[in-house]
Amino acid sequence: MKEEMGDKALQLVARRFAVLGEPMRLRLLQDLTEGERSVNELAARCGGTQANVSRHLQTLAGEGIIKRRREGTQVFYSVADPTVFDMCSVVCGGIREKIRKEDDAMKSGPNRTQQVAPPSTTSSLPVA
Amino acid sequence: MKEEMGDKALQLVARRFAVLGEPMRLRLLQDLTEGERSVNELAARCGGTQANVSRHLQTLAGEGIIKRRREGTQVFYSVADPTVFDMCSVVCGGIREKIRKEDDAMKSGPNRTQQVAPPSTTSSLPVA
DNA sequence: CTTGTTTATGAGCATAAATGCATATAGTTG
DNA sequence: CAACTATATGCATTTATGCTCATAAACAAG
Repeated sequence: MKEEMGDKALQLVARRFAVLGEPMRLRLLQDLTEGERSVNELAARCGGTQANVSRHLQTLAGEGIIKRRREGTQVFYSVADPTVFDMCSVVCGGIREKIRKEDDAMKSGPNRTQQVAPPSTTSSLPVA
Repeated sequence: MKEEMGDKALQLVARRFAVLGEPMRLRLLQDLTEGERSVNELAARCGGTQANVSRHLQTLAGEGIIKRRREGTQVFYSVADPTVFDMCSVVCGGIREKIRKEDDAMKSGPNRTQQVAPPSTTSSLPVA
């Protein structure tokens, strides 16, 4: 009984990770940190077709990560679960570690200059 | 130039999320919280074939999340990047939120007893 | 009611990922 | 070297995911 619960919880967690495991979805989330946006806005700013963006938004909304707000013919999406930012922070920390290690391992000697993009971007989602 | 960097970083982050977006891999990680284990041990404990488990372990190792240690004919894996636990903690928080909301929405009235599995399990990976 | 605009969705395709089976590889022991 | 154990990998199959195109559905305006 506890195992079944564990399996279900595991699937939920995996599902959430998987939903975040998509560049376009991360991009959308990144853009949504600046406030709510309509589907077309997001499509234009993130560089995707309207259909595709709509689908990704549905996926994110299905996980409760973002929420819909209808206004006339357009639908505005906004971040509903701010914990995603924490997750991205943690991930970025790990990523930096990984890259640092790879750097050390690969070219063990030559130019040890870090070229990993100093995290000096604006958004509170420290991805780009 | 900044966008390319951003895109690459985005892909890295997405990749990491995707790697964690697999029930079996989470299960393996969960088991690895108790210490290093051999492939067969993990296969037995997590309920998977040796081949499949080996592949998942490679995937995790490729991301630098776990590391290999050879000892004789067997290979022991162990957690290399403890930040995954932080991530899981955060995810679990979000998940609980999500479930709570779904609970509230679905049966808005009847028994409002929480049946989401009290998180009272042992592992420091608060999944099951 | 018709037209235009915005968003959602169904169908089909392409690709990636997971799984199982068999087998190769590495290492130990006799 | 042969036999045995443990792990990794190539191959085929199945399943899942993302993308595009066309179109439906919801809504506003004329």
